[in-house]
Formats: sequence, structure tokens, C-alpha cells
Amino acid sequence: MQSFTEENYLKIIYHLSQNNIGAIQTNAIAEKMQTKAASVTDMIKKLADKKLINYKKYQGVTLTPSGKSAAINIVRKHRLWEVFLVEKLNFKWDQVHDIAEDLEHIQSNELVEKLDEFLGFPKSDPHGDPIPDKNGQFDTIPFTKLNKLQTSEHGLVMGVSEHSSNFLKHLEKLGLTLGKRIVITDINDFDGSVELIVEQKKISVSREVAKHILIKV
Amino acid sequence: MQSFTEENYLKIIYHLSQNNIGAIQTNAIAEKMQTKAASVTDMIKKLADKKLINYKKYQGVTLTPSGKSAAINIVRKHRLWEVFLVEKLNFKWDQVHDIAEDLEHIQSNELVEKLDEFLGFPKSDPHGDPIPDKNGQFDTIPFTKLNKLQTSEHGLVMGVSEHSSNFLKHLEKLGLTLGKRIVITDINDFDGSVELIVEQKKISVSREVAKHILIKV
DNA sequence: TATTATTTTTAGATTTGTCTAAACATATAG
DNA sequence: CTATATGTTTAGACAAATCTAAAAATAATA
Repeated sequence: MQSFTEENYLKIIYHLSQNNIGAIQTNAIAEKMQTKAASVTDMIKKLADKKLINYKKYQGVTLTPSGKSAAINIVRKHRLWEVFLVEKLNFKWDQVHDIAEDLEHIQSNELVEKLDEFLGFPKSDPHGDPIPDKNGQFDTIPFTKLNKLQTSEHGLVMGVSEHSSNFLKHLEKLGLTLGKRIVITDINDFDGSVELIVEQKKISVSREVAKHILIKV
Repeated sequence: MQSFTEENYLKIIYHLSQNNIGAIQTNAIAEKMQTKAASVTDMIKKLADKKLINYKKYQGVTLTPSGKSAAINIVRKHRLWEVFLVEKLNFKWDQVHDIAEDLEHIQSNELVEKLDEFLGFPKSDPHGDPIPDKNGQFDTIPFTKLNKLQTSEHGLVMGVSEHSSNFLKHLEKLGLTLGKRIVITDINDFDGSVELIVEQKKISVSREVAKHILIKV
């Protein structure tokens, strides 16, 4: 069993591995953990001793199979709790991330399995992220980021890759929520902002925002 | 905001204060916390610095108003989560204590209020303990301990004052669960064990067990 | 390739909660 | 009202997770 902090490191290394190929650098972890590189080096050594990550000095880290499976389990719990908070307790999708950050560390396999059952074995969380099953399996549908679409292409909003309350409230205001159908009407050459139509409404989305919106074409 | 450990100390001091009059002794806390008296002294000083307890060397501790209110809030969360686990996730009443020990430390007032609402504002938990409302108010119905009843008295099983899995499984086996009507048929002079009838079945309960069963006469 | 610049690691200190062993205070008994 | 037993506190140490500052390794650049 890992400590609260060890679990957070594993989770962050896992997420970084999803978006980057190769070993994960100390500084990248430090930034996500909001801590200093020296602290990361200390923790990295500890996780390597426990065979949860592969580590060679100055070469960054990768998860071992057992580290990956521990990380996926945390992600599973996080996403199941988010579903609970939104579906059962009526939280908004922009309010659940921080609470789930705490709930994900509750240790009880039986709790997770019963929660999963209670929620009807959901396949994705309120932000469109897939929920691993009890064996850590889940399918990654290869979504396209909104900023990669061309003019006149259309698709469905399937997820977001940024979970901050500010970002999600912004999408809410724009009407860009999960399941919505969109059509690209124009792309601004100068700043990369995207003009599109959602529910008969013409809106504009900055490139920075578009990067975090996942579309099924 | 208190740390995980500080919260556990407050909770234990609160529970001890319910069953004992006057100040709570260092050793009593040490026993419940499964730690050493020296560690308790250290923590006591810290809680006193934060004005959560009143402390005079060698004289034991009492909760201050803010310490008591913090403790009651933890108890509230613990009991609400127990209701959730039993009513919604189908846990047995003997399986929920340890999981609720973790869940009670999740920090979010909004979560607690929404959970309370989701559960329909329950007044008591699966062991018959009263659930404080959001202002810390709750009524303590003065139950009688089973070992204090006389032969031929009857009553209803309303709660238990011991939450270990072993104890609760034992009651389950005897059919002595919440709401059951009982009649005392005999009290053994020698060992204080109690003979009684539940649901037409004649059973015997040791004095030690009887002490932890709360009856409404 | 030699020289910066960047990144990572080490060394040593700090904080939180714990411990053991010894000192001190209070309670109990003769 | 001493002597002993019990309970509590202090002193000093330790492990976990963090930090700053300095050293070492790697990468980038002239």
C-alpha cells in the first residue's frame, strides 16, 4: 500500500506518460506536483526502491507494470467518485475535481467495486474521460482536439483535457458541454481561434481553449 | 483546518467525554489512539495551542467550544457516510466502520450537505447513533443498556455502543438487530448474562455483550 | 570542442507525528 | 505522613516529506 503522497506521484507520472513519449523528467513532475525538483528526486528514489517506477539518474522515470496498475486504480477511483458527485449528489462538472482528488485515496477495494455497481458501471466520467474497469482495462477512443479540425468539419464534443473549474465554467457559458454537436465555420489564421456553431449559436473559441476540447468527428 | 491526526484526537476526546465526566486523561486517549502517552502529551499541547482543548499539566483535557464543534462535525460526517455505505452501497452494518473512519476526513462542507440531502437527512446511523445536523444539534434519547434491565422488562433494540465487526456479526447471528423487540426472561446472578426472547427465539447474551446494546424500554 | 545554460542530484535543515527512557507529579496504602 | 505505585511529562531521537543552496551531469550554443 502506498502513502497518499506516493499515490499522487504515481498518478501524475501516469498522466504525464499519456501525453508524452519516453521517460518523464523530474521538472515536469515537480511542476505538476507544485513542488521542487529536489523533493521529486527524493520521492522518485523511494518509488524506485518499491519497484513502482524505473529510474536511472538524470534519465527520467517510467512506470513499471505494478506502478502503472496502481496508478490506473487511482484514476479509476477518481473518475468513479466524480460520476457519483455529479450524478447522485448534483454537483456541477466544474466542482468535482478537487473533492475527487481526496476521495481517490480512500483504501477499500470493496468500496470501489460497490460504488461502481451503484453507479451502473459507467464507462466515462463527467469530463468524458474513460473509467478503467476493475482489471484496469478501458478503451481509448482516439478523439481529435478541436484546434486540429478544419473549416466545415463537424463533430461531437466528447471530452476535455483540462479539469479546472474556470475552464469548465467557461465552456458551460459557451454551451460547449459533453454530447453537443458542432460545426467549424472558420479558423482565424492570425491567432488560431476557432469559429463554430453549437445549437444554432455562432461562437468563437481561442486556440488555447480549443486545445483542451476533444471531438469525435 | 486540522490535520487527519488532529481530527482523530479530537474525535476520540469527544467520545471519551460522552462516557466520562470531567477531564479526559492522557492514558485514556493513548489507549484509544493505540499510541503512547508521550505522543498524546505532544499532540495535546498542539491542540491546546490551537485553542481546541483546555489543558493543564497533569490534569487531563476538555474540549473548548470550537474543539467540540470540530469533533461533532467529524462525527456527523462519519455517521452520514455509514448511512451511505449501508443504504446505498449495500454494505452490512459490521463492514462500514473502518471505511467511514477514512471518509470522515474528507474536507468539503458542500459535499457533506449534499450527501445529507441525498440520504434524506437521516437522524441516525446504521448502529443507532444520532447524526448531528449541520449546526451540530442532535437529540440524545436516553437509552438503557441491556445489562441494566430487570427480568420481565421488555423494549426495543435501538443502538449499540461498540462498532467492531466481530461484535456486530455476533448480534446478527443472535438476531439482535436494530428495531427488534425483546423481553428479558432471566438474569444470571453468577455472571450477569441475560436470557431474553427475540422473535419467539430464546437466546442468552453475556454481560459484556449486553453492556453494549442500547434499549428503549 | 569549449563554454554556457539547463536540469538533476546531493547535502543538510525543517516539520509532523511518533517513539524510548528517564524525570517528575499525583494518588494510594501502610 | 512517608513509601510505593501509577500516571504524565520532558528530553532526545527517528522517519516521512519537504525545502534551500550548492554541486554535478547533461544539453545547447558559439
